[in-house]
Amino acid sequence: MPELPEVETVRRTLWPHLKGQTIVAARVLEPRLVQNRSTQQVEAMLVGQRIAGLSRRAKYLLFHLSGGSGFVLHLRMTGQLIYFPVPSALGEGDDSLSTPRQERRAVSGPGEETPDKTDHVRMVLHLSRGRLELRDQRRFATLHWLEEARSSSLPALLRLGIEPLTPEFQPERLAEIFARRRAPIKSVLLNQECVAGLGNIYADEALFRAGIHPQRPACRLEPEEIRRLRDAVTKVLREALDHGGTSVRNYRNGSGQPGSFQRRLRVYGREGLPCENCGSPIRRIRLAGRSSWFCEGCQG
DNA sequence: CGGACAACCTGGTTGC
DNA sequence: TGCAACCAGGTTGTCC
Repeated sequence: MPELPEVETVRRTLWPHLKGQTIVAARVLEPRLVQNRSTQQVEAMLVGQRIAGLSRRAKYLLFHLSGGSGFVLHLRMTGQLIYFPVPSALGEGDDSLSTPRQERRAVSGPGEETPDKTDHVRMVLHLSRGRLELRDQRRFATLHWLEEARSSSLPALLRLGIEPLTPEFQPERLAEIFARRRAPIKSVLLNQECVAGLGNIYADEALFRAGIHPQRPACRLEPEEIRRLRDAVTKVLREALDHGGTSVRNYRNGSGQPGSFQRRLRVYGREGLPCENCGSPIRRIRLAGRSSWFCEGCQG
């Protein structure tokens, strides 16, 4: 699900709630979630710690704990991090006290109880004034424990490319990166070692706004096109952030609510619909193993 | 080195 | 209605 705007929205909606709270208990329910420790180790190391900070790098969320350690979460396709203001009773699965909008729909009848398996809860952090749940239908989400909560302590984070929405995100830097790549520009935008934080939605949307065909070899872009692309990426990410991200399917922010940028998508998922700019039908092709939508008229 | 592709999972949709 | 095939916001490992 989440690309940069969604992960950043999760961070922004969670932090006011989590700030300074202490982890009273921790339950890791999905063993595959934790990559570099045992679930029991992680549970034990979390207990008693205060949440001292929450930061983001690309699509990664970095939790800083009072002792100087921390952990990195990646939500992959269907991960959600949702805060519930009311703590659950510890020990057993009585999570029905505060019910987020999304699970109200799912539950039928008056006998609503028990967080059944449709909740896909993979980890619960019980906090002093509430609880934080990691839900993940497809079990792709990952957690890395960090002895020191710096982004340099995880190799995957060190390899990440340039971060959009920072001052270093300049056409000159992009030109250097693109010059070495003969691959289609869409593939390069999706490569996290080149530009970090874009995914399938915003890559397509940025290319449309820049008027660049997704299959153009990156190394053949003109300087003027690179400038347009930089501006388009910046603009579409900012705009999506303003609208709380894009909820095509599973995405929810830290309060369990969807974003609204899906209403402003111009090409993603719009095969056959007329381009809002020139009227020609939006086309879909397969590129780098992913669906890619674009307008032949505007992105010739 | 770069790039295509399968794999990791679950569940919703489509088409026969 | 049933069922198989295909699709989904991401990343990683393997093969060429």
